[in-house]
Amino acid sequence: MKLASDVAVVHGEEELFARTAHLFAGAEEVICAANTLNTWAVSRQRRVPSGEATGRRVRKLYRPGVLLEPGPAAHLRELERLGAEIRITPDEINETIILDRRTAILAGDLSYGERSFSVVTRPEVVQSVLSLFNAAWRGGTPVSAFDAEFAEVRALLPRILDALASGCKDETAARTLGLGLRTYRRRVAELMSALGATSRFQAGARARELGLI
Amino acid sequence: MKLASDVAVVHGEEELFARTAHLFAGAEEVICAANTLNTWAVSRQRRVPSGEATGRRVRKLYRPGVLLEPGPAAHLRELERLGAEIRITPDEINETIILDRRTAILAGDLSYGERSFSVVTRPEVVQSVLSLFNAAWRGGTPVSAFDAEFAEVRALLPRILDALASGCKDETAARTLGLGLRTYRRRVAELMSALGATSRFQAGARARELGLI
DNA sequence: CCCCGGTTGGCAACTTCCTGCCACACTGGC
DNA sequence: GCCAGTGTGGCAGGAAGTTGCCAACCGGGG
Repeated sequence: MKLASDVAVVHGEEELFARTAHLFAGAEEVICAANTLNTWAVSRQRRVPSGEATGRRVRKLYRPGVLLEPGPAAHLRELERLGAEIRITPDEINETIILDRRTAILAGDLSYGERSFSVVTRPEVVQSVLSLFNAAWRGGTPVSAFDAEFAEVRALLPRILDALASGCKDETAARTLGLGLRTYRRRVAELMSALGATSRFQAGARARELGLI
Repeated sequence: MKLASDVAVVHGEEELFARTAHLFAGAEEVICAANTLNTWAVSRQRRVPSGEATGRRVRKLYRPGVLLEPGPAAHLRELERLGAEIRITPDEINETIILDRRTAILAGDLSYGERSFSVVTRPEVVQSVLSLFNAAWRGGTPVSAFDAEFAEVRALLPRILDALASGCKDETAARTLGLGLRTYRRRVAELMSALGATSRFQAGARARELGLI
């Protein structure tokens, strides 16, 4: 990776971390968008324990899915306690980091088993990415509000998931759970929204992916 | 576990193996029904390498799902080469082993993280289980035939799975894959049948479970 | 008591999905 | 060429799922 270039590509999180650690360490504004907490394992492991509360502004935007697992949800609350702003968006987002409005790190496809990252310093591009992020950010919900809203949903979730995973039809599932058909389907819709899924197949895959089944 | 009893319950595969290894070793007829190859890891690991070809009759009945992964599919072919009869059934089957028509081992629920097994020696019960197995067996398809049938389906599978997992609707997916809507749905139906799923949510979960996505 | 916000569940219109049926095209054997 | 078998895709009817709407129900304040 040449730092002199406007756009550089690195392969794998290791290399990304090796090349950009100093940027993370010195950054006064950190912006991060991701679908899961796993994606930016690099940044997560090393930065959080150290001084998060040094006055710098940290904004993170996630998909609702992260709140469905206890671990990540707790992690997010911890981050928030340390001063980070965390929001949730139902829209699909490409994984992105923006540092000090000067450097953008964009996750690319998986190639040869490793994810590639584009490190962009060209101002116009960074500005463009930043504006897109801000748009998504405005559309997001603060995690605290979102979390509260989902607290009770999570209580019913396991049973809904069981019903869905058993492959029975809504009619049966609703009766089994002692719910009206309409209400059951409302729950399923909420669940799918939480999983960011647009079809039941996708929802099933996501649920399994998150270990909810 | 008391061997004097007609029905005994053991917890976990370890205990099951410890208590029934001698039965497996001496059995002249082994019948096995399972949904996945993982369930009877016990019997799989120890018995296969040794003398499978000692003239005893081995019949195994699986769900179509096992053929979707290269590893298990190869394992089944190896078993067949050693003289075992293997069939595939689309029906849901409770995991069952029958040894010499005298002992039935029935898998139960998961409790405390371990699966429980009922070891039954009561003749009437074993006979009943055996008859049920035979019915299912007759309805099954020899794995060789089934395997051939699925060879080409497997070629299209990844793309179908991608389409499904992306959450787009059938119309879009079919066009993307260059298929007619009807054909695409046929493929999805075949896939769901292969996964033993009755709803798309379930199919998604299974697919993810098998690592196909 | 009434009013209010919130939840529920039935109804209905709509979309998506599922499947049987059939025509069509292709292929290999006669 | 003919024929049987196979795969494809359109069509139609039905099943399942999705969503908005609304009446009914509940548990606080006023």
